[in-house]
Amino acid sequence: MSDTDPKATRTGRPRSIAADAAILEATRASLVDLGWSKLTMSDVATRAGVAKTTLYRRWAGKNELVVDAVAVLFDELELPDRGSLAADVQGVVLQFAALLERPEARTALMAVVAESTRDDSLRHRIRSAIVDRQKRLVLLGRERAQARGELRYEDDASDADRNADLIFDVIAGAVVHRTLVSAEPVDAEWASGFTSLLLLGLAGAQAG
Amino acid sequence: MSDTDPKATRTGRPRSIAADAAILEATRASLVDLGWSKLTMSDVATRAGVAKTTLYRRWAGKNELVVDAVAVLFDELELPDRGSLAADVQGVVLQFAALLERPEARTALMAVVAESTRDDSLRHRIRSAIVDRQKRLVLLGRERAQARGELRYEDDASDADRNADLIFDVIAGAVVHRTLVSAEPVDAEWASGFTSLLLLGLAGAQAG
DNA sequence: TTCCTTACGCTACGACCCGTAGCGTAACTG
DNA sequence: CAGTTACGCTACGGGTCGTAGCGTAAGGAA
Repeated sequence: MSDTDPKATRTGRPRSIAADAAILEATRASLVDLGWSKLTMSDVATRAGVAKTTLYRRWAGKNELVVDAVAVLFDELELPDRGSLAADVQGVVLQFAALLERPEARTALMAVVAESTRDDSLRHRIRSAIVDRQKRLVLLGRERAQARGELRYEDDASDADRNADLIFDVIAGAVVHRTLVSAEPVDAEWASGFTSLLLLGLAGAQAG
Repeated sequence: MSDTDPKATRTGRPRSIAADAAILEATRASLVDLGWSKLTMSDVATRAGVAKTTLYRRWAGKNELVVDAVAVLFDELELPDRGSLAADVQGVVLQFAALLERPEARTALMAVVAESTRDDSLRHRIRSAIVDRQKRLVLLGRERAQARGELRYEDDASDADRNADLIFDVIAGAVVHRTLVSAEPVDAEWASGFTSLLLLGLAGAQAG
């Protein structure tokens, strides 16, 4: 969450955890109302009923604040066992798409990624707060598919890692691109077509 | 380019086309040096040797200006016939990745997309200036693959359209996500793995 | 040429946000 | 109790925004 991580109980007045929650909630509300570019620290402070200085005591700036405010949304993603690899993929695609329908996620995600191209520490923050939390879904889905016999167990560990990263980029990238760049809906039909393509490949999907 | 499109020859002093070029060039230079968030209209005007008011006479704001400044970069993308669908896909992936290596493209692309989530006219501008220019590559690649017999000709026209859009989102999305979100390089090895996945599908790529 | 029209450069302006400093007060610890 | 840290508040210099106003430059039309 905040920048400093007070180890154990320190002396002095403790930070208000209620303020933390109020600030992050206010940040999301401001994202919905104003969007990324018009969101200001002053506005968030006012909404949260907190002094502006308090924000700067906990976050370096707008970028870090928004990452933390949005990160929690991505924890909602789950991967219930739907019985087959195809169903699991389609399920997670629709779930991710639903997340990107939320205006606070839409406007914030790409903006902080854009900022991170010139800010390494922000990039790491995004990775640990958002990206890595999604990647676990890929690993879980693969395990299940392997247990079902739909995918074989990979011999080489580094090959397996590279493959998981690849699949993650393909799934997340396609959904993000469809939603934010092409700006068209990810509905059940699209998810179905995408799943076929991912599982069967270009020629295979055409045949089936 | 600029907002107003003077139909035919009008009376009065004509707009300087040299200024147009200088402004767009200055915008790209400013993107390289300062990045999206720190780029200001004043800075661009100074670099271009132009008054700030001239910028506002031609573009509504930073968003529109940057879209136009970056759009030309995407015209460099080509799709030479490399003899097979796999080679064509791999080629365009590496080409697109090389484009995203350029700092002015990295920092601008995601930023304007983020802004476009709250600005319909900007979204249309991005679509016509950037997105649609890339989509032609997918259509061309499919035609060639069909002529080679690697893909069959689709019966239904709307099916074919949906499929092309899907493939476009998958390719562009994966490359963008790998480059900007995962922040890892798109090298020949990754492009090869991605191409296998796209052509053969999850199970097929594992086998091959 | 002389008018007319539009673009340009320049200056100045109010409005807003940034990020920080300083101060008195509040809360918790030993 | 004293010591330490967080908080709210105010104020500030510095910067950007987008626009208005002015005189001048560069074309077309009479």
